[in-house]
Amino acid sequence: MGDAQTEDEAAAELERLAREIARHNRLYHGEDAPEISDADYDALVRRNAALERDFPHLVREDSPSRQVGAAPEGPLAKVAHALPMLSLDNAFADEEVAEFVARVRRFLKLSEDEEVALTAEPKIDGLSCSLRYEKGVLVLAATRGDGSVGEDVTPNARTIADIPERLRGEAPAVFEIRGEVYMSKADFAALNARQAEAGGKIFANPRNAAAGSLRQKDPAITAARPLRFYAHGWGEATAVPGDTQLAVMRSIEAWGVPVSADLERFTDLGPLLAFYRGIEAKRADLGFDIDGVVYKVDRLDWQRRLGQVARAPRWALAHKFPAERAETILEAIDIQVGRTGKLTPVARLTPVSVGGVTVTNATLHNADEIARLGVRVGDRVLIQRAGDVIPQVLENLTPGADRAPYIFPARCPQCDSEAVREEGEVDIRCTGGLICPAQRVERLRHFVSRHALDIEGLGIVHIESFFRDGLLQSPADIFRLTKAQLLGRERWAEVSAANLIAAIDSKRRPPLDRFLYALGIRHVGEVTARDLARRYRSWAGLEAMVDAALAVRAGLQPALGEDERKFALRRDKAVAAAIETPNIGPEVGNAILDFFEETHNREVLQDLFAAGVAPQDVVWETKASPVSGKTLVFTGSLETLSRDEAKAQAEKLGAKVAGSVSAKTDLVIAGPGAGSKLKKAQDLGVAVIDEAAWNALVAEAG
DNA sequence: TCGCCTCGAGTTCC
DNA sequence: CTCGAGGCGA
Repeated sequence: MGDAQTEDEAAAELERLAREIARHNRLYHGEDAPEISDADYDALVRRNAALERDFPHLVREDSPSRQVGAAPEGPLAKVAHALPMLSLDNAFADEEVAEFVARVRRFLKLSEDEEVALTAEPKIDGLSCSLRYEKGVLVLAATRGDGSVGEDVTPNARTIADIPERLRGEAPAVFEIRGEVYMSKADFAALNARQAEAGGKIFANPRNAAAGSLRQKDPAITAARPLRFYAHGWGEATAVPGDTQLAVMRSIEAWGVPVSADLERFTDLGPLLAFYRGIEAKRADLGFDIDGVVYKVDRLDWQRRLGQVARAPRWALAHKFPAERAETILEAIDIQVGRTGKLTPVARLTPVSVGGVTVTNATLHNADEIARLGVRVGDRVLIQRAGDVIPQVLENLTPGADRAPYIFPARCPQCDSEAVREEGEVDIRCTGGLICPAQRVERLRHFVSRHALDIEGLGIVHIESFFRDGLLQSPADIFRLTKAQLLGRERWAEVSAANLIAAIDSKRRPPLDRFLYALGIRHVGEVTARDLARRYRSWAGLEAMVDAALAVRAGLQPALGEDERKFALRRDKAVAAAIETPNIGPEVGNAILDFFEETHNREVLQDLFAAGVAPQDVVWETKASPVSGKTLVFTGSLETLSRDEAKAQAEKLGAKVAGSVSAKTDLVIAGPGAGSKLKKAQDLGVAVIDEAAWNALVAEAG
């Protein structure tokens, strides 16, 4: 581009710059994934300004100079799912499928002659979506999101031919159809050809194309994309048309919503696995990508009893096809530093296509893994995408080659602190703690992450840049950020700054469990944070317990003649007892106390409170039942129920299930053969009922 | 003490 | 998603 250009050329370039800069703004602010460096971006902005100076009459309505750092293209609206959208447990080997059936039998305590019927259907590789029909009319379409909260894509879903506006025939008052939005292989190829011609985005595979097409702000774009849908299940429903999976799916089909053409029902493992092999054999000939076969327990009453574990139902299994593999060269091994200081070696690979995406990185986990694989830089390696997502190095194809062995660094590459491997641990950690910039940044990132405080618009790019400039050092600094500070920075304008400040403000009163999780206490993840929040309800309650437990721990002294190991055991028991929370034992308990013992951490907390952060007491939405909020203990053998099922029932009714009887126990359910726990309950005067009484209670409450 | 199950913490690519 | 490891029942 020369300076002596014609007006036509200048106009064309200004138009191009407007588009380019708008795109980079969007990438930077909206998606947190800039493609170009700040310097390159500035060059574009400067070029635009220079042209506008030379040709003032050509300044465009949508000129970047009028709106640098413009509002990000707003995200799609969030919607909470009435019932969470679960993921599925995976299996690869036939034995795992057999084990799944065995597990179902065990859980339900089925007798040998009762058969477990399973439905089977191919698992299409698409994007999970929930369609809510009220009185047979489509009112809401939402993506899966994190399972609890998805994105509202209703206008887009309405443009998909497979998704009817009204269900045919009689439909319940409320029925949420769940299924998969996908794109056929042929449509995907045609779309990419069109995109290439128009200079648009090329998609890596049909699933990405489907996801990108559905999550559009402008439904007209979605309408132009050849999306399809098929149903594989349902969510909230005021009535369910049938008492088996198969019957309900047939009803959904009768309502005019496509279901898989290959949906079948099996009662024996042999034919079921033959079905899987059959689908695998015709995989390449199918018009769409599939990544396995899904099995579901056919009887709905059994599905209900089986319930779910964490995020997956116990009554369904995805039998995946073997992952695709590829060979490539290990070009380098880099070391990443995580929030806990863990040094993770990452393999940098010559880019290679595996199952539709280009892989350039793969984790090597730790030093042991590198040794096990025997890999050295320069080796040819076999990689696969585990579960078709995460790339992993499987094997060194050139072992023993004459190359320098990889030497794991003895110091942190980020802060040069010593890196040590603790007794009995696999991981090597940077000892720099908060001196280490990598650890500080990672901790900040964890603090604002989706399952922690969930501050939108504060991604890793911004955290790193704020951290570099000293704007953000500790979590409390986030809550002291001002709009003026942001406006003083490159590429922050009124709207984007106001958005971020508003996002931060909206998280000043986080629920106690999220706040606890955000602190990043070792061993305290989402579930443990929730256990603690549920047990102590308020920050004050938790802190009181911690202080008491710290005092107990500090006050313990080895008894005369007691060896170190015995003392440690006694101390650990005391710690677990003081924390008084199910699933928290010595290891986690000590980690929690260690966190609070550290003066610096107390300061960080005080600082947060001073900055106006106030964790909210957790109000557990306990369904009204005789046992909600109570602590139960099951003991002895149960006859109609397995322990897992009993526990699941209790939790559904808002009760906690503990392992041993204490003064905190409200109710003991004792089966035959109950021993010491039953005796203790009687000694403490805790109420005791038998299994029949428990079943009656569950039936009444349910 | 063993074995099972669940959780935590790390990871990729778009 | 996978791995290692913590917690708990048997």
